[in-house]
Amino acid sequence: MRGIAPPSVPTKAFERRRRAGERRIRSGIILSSMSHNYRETLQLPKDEQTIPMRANLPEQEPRWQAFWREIDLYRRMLEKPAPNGVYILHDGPPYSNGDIHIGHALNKTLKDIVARSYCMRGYRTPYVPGWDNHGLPIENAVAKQFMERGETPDKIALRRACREYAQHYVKVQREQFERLGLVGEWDKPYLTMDYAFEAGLVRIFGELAQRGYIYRGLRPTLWCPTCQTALADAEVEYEEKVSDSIYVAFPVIKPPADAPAAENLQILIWTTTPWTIPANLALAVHPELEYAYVQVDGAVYLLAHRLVAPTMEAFGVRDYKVLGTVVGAALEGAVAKHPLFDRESPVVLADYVTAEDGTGVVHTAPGHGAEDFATGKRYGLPVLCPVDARGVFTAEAGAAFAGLPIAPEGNRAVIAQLRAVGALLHHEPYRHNYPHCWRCDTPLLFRATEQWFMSIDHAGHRARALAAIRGVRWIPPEGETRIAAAVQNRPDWCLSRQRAWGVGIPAFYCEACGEAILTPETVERVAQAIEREGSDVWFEQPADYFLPNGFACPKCASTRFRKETDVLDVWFDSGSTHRLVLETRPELRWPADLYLEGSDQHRGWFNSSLMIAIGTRDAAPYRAVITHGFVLDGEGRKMSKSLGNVVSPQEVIHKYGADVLRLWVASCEYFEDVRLSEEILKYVADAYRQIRNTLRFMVGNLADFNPATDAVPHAQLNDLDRWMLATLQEYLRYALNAYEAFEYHKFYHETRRFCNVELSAFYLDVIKDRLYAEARDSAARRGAQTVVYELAHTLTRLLAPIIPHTAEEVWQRLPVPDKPISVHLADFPTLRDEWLDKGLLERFERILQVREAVNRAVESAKQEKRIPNPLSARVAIAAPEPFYSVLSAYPTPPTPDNLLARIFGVSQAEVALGEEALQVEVSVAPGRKCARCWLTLPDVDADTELCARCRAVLGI
RNA sequence: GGGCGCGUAGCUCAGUCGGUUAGAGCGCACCCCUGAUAAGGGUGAGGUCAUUGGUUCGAAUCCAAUCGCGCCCA
Repeated sequence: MRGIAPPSVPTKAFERRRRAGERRIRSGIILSSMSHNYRETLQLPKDEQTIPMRANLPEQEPRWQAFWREIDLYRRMLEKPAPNGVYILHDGPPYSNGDIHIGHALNKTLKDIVARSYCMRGYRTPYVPGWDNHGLPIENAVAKQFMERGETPDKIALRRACREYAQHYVKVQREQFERLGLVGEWDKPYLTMDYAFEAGLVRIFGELAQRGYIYRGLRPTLWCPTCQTALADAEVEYEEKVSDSIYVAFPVIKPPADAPAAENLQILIWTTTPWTIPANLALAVHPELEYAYVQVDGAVYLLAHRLVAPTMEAFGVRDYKVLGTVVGAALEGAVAKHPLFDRESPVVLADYVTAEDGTGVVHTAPGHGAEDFATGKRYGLPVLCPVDARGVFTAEAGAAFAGLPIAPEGNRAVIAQLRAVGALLHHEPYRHNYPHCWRCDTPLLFRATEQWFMSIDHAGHRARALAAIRGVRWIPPEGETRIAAAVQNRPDWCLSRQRAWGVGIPAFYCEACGEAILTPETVERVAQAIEREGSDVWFEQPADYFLPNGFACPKCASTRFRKETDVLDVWFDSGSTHRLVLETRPELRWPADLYLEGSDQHRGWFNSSLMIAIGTRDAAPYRAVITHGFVLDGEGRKMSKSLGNVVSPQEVIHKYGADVLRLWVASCEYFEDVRLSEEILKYVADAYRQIRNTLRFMVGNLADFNPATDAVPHAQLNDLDRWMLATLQEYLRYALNAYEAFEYHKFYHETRRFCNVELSAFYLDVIKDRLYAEARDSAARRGAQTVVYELAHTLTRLLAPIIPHTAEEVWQRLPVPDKPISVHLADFPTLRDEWLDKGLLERFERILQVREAVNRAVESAKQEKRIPNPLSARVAIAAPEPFYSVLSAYPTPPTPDNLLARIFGVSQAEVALGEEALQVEVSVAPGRKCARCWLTLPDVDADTELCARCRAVLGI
């Protein structure tokens, strides 16, 4: 089965019809007794004059896409008059790695709906898609390919392979995106690996340095002592490992206020990495946790109250006494002494301390842990890291440890020393998950290394960023809380990575004195080289290649330099797109009007972009930011390979078509997480079919209609037609508001309801008599067509941003005077307030209430076998006020132009003033059935079997 | 463990400032039509508004806790 094509298995609808047919044959109803056949005299819609019922989107969509390419639709959209000015939606770059997934489809479809709808609303909407090319995932994938071939590439070879790899997936994804029907600058997308982009990154880095944001500092990174390299989080594998769990007592030299005992007071810590003890600089407690003073023999230990019992049990101590308790916050300012060195270890406060295990006091070594580092920074502690790249203690660790590998010798030595001084209270093996190197499986360590940073607090940067956030429109509004929290809490930005596939940090080091060189001049020279030759040049050429002739170290005057080997964090790449794309393309401008990404980007792209924008332009790079949720399965669970609930956009397009996928996007309240499953897709495909069939019917009935010559002036339309146009205006107002608010799901629901309820089940059904049976050129028929034309013209344009292929298919068949070559070059419909007749709408509300009552009455007459179907019925309505005065305005002759009878779907209808409740009496309509228009009327001629109207139409 | 959200019918969504019996479309069941036809029409049945507790004359709506789910962080 593919597409909306005929199913090999009968559908339920098909089966229902088949059974109904059998019943009719059995009951003999099928024996139609009409002798005359007037079918050919009717103005029936012809299949070849409208769109096919079966869309076959998987095959047809590529044809429309080819058509758009052929006419250069994107260029024409930009050239279309834009009275409302430019609207810049800046594309967040996906990573050029692998096929697109359903999240990409959601994101890009929303962007396409925004771009197309703004264009149709009179904005110029350039859309330049982009890709994020540098970074670890590609480098790792490429390195793996080399490994599998048993090769060890040098940095240049690796980088070249990475570039090729990225280029390949740009092509793959571009095709997949275009298959979704996305319109944009696909021939000239932006790539973060473009030479000009790479050069731009170097210049922005230089700008930030010039403004004082950039500094070098220490930061603990996960380090593999075997590979001797820093590892990214993605390269870490957690495996079970048995470590040494030790409890260590730190003697207090400055007790907290109100301590119940000052003599022999000790603070207890617990750690599973004894080798970090030499780097201890503080003891962290939670400010709100309750701590206890516990007397054991002659000593008093301080630890979390909740952990006293388990800790004493671990020690095998039964005889202890809690002397008192104290809240953690009160401990700040107390000072302990390092058990091995003559060094202070102050008590500090930290939120991440828990009373889950250990003692509730965290041994803090700023050089060996990310949290420890942050705490150390807050308290102004130095970053002590007495471990070298090989994982061997340096002289800083003290004479007793220097030269020992941290494990197992270092651990052993530290434990022995602690025991020797009496600080070790307990030691046992401990099994836990511990980070290991993905490559060589060595247990990792945190080690402080020199890195490049962007200061987030330089020159009030953080405060300015927070102020800028308040000036941005966040949709939905909760997004503001989220990004504000992310910016408020973020640490300085570590910009350097010890990787190959990225843009080199354009710094030089003096070989003689180690001075780091980063001047506007040197940065610009590097940038120019990269602009010419690509970022490889930085790794291919020696330092001299970039430095001016005779350049000397400003500190020691040496003339020998080496280059920085680190590359820029890829978030710096994507965070710079607003500068390097918006400012460099003539059709774009800075800042963007809109960013539209998943809500995870509050901490990602929205954040990194804001940091660079505040740092270099002192303003936010976006005026509004829309976030969407994630795509979950039918049960609201995350999609994952292991759960087997992944839906790929390729599959959906192959089976249903892009327009169905896009309609699903529009159907979702995307500000929250959205769900997708086979069941949901089936329902959306149903919705698509219903909307399509409504359009198909309307187009088919406009085949002989030319609005320029055939349209009936509004004032000459009958009440039903003017009601329809008034209702259309109400729908249109709702639809335009929904678009304005980016609430496409509201548009979807209202459109679906409008098509099914207002059009299919009512108006279009009612006007069939006029469309089919009245004379081709009669005012009655032309009036109905005038309305159908308005309906179709309005709906097609409103639907165009969401189901562009289908809307185009309809557009090409619509008799619009002077119509643009593509629906996407048309303007959205505008409200016609003069058609919004409030009084008429109110009167019809009554009429429609009566219609419901008639339907119920006819239905029960049908059930009671008093009539076979509505068209064989006559209804007599006893209508109390206020119904009567509304209904009685319409004459009810037993002829085809009995408007009420047509509205009620019966052959004849009469109205009388009634009392109390509305009453409907259903009877067999007198007269006989006209063989042409199928109405049962008294004036049907026995010979011709035609009613008077049909005789007149046929000239008989 | 922390931060930000979400939970209304089988599905997708409305539900304003707390105020009648919580709405819609689809789907489903039954029926009609065979001139929108692998279409179209009619009628009808579906809800403990996640759970529990509170505030209130009154709670889907406000508060708290719990459960489930997602994103971000640790």
